[in-house]
Amino acid sequence: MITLELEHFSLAQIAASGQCFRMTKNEDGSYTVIAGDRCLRGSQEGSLVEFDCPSLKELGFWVQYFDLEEDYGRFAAAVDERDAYLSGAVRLGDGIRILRQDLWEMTASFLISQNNNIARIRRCIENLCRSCGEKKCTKDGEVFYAFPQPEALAGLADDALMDCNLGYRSRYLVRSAKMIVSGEVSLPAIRQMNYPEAKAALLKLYGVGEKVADCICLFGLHHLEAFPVDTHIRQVLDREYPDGFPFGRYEGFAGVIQQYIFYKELVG
DNA sequence: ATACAGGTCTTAA
DNA sequence: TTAAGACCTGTA
Repeated sequence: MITLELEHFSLAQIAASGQCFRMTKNEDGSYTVIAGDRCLRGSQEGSLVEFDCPSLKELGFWVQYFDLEEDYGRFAAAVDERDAYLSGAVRLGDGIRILRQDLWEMTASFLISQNNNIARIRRCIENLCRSCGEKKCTKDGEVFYAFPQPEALAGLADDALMDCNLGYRSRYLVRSAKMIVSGEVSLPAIRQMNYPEAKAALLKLYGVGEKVADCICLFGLHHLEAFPVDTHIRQVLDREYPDGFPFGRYEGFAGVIQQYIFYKELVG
């Protein structure tokens, strides 16, 4: 067990912010997060955060995962005080972070997310992991399922994942997995690209459009300038910023601002 | 019953 | 290049 004192960090807000679909609240108020083939339990009282972490090396992974080296105060401080809507959003979601999640996991997860609601997205992903992921065990003996690698999906029939209730997204996921395994779309290469290059490369995947590509860039590649526009964000832009959103003011980290807005629309 | 979820693809003008 | 329609599923 390791205790850290952290500013601008909230497990509850991160869990509710809709970027990580495998983070759940436990009955005792703690949170369990599964990333790739790792599982962590964490709890929080104010700024004191406890991670149930077996080793320093393991802690290192979660430090980068939660982006703890970054000062999110600088993002909040950049917000225009006269912008009442955004100021409110930042106050409300002060503990949000852009997690550094796995590129393939984000690709698959946001393929599933399209035209879908968050509760069902979670179930779909859990079904997928149970069906195709490796069965794992924490040191405490808790069973969980790792996120399946693309190789585990590439050989399936287009409609095989309808059993996981993915619906028509089944073929998006299977075909994209094939393209990745074959090297037609190279994830290692995409990791080396800048934002516009990476987005263009991701758009070649079947089922990946503008919005999903931006989510993958933001959450799977940590390109903070990516600004995914979904139905909620679209409504906010039309309602609160009829004369245009001040992207120039938030150049380089508009995606962080997007998360504050998304969170406000979700919980507020 | 109908609309809506962190949209994208296909097809037709 | 843009615009309608179709699309799995579950909840309100």
